[in-house]
Amino acid sequence: MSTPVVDPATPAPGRTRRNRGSEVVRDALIDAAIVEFAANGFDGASTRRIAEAAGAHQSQIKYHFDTKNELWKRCLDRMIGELEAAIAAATDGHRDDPRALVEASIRGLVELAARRPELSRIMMHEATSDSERLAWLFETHTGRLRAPLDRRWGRLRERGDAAPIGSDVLYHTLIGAASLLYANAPEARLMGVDPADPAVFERHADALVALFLGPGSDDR
Amino acid sequence: MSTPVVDPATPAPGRTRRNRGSEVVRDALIDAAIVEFAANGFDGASTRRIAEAAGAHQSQIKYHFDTKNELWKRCLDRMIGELEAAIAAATDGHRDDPRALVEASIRGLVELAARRPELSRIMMHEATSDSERLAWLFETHTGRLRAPLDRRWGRLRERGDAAPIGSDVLYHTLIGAASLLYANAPEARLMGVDPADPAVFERHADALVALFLGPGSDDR
DNA sequence: GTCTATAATTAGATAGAC
DNA sequence: GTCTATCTAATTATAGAC
Repeated sequence: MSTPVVDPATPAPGRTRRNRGSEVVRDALIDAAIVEFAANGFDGASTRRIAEAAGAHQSQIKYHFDTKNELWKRCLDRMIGELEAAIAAATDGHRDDPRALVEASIRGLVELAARRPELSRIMMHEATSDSERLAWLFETHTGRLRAPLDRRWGRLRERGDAAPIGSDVLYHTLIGAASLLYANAPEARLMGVDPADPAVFERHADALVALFLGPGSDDR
Repeated sequence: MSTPVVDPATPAPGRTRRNRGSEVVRDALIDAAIVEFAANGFDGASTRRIAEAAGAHQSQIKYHFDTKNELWKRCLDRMIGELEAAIAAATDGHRDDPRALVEASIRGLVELAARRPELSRIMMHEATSDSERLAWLFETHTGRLRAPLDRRWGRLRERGDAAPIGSDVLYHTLIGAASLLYANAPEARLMGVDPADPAVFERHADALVALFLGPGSDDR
């Protein structure tokens, strides 16, 4: 065997960290960026702080994502994936019952809003003004996400089994009612409510189901 | 009379604008700042752009408000005043009927959210992370605003005349359902909904009243 | 793949002429 | 009260050593 010229496990002189592998660094940068973008918005976010929180150097963002914009997109890809997984998990096994399907979708939505408040925060930051990022978000993710909710809600209203809300305003009314409590958790805490408390989450989810779907068939 | 040394109506050489008076400049700066803060958040907002939009110079912000922070506070003072006026106008004459009072409050809230989407946008920007500005907002305005809604909602629930929502989560659930459509109007437009359409506003307000208060006594 | 050094912008704040 | 010019600090992006 030839003598290894470089041992990748040994930091070179002047280096403080050894290589961690591309996937690990990418993941750490996305994790840190999600928190930073959610707290400060796209403009307020600093790539230096993101890199620092991820234990990396600012220049590594250029290497792994090219620009701040692309890093932001990868953050959204990950979180939207989590949202779709949460809804899919909640609706699993309810394919035949439209009301149960919508109820499960609502509970999945609230569950993710509580677990990943960063998604709502970033969406609220971005959707307040027209931008290239908002257009990308709609074309890549939000447009697609809205469709199944629309269909299910339409079927439910035909049966007279849903609140009198047109499906055009349903999206923002439901998302707003479901996610503002968690997106604005720092404000809620000032008001004496702890959105991280599981009991608060339970009562909130129950309230939303009652609000949008009325008392369940079981209770009638 | 002595000869006037300076004629204030004549721009000095090299000046492009004459004096407009303190109040006019302050108002113009606040108007421009509200739009800029709402679109870009506090950090993303540029005092240079604000001044330019107001037809003033960046340095005049220092003169009239001292800092960017103080300018931001004056923006919120103005908008919260508008919100209180809208609710007061809507609830006027309903002091004796608790249900009508809450219904009017909801309609006043939606009316201002539609007319002044900047308020919701700025609140959503700020309430996503702890900051000195959020603390100021709570101490100066939002804490005070929440109290009467809490009281009225409690009375209504005792009578069994309201949706099953605890008053702790009511605030964010109602505000979210009422304002996200307007705060995120650019996104709604991409989805084919125009929140500026009066018909949309009417149906949305009716839906919220039905959602939170159930069918009115008239309809029973 | 990692890191240092730095270029190019832009920000808010400020001093002082008028 | 207005405006120009400038200061200091922070930003993203980039070039090149290792």
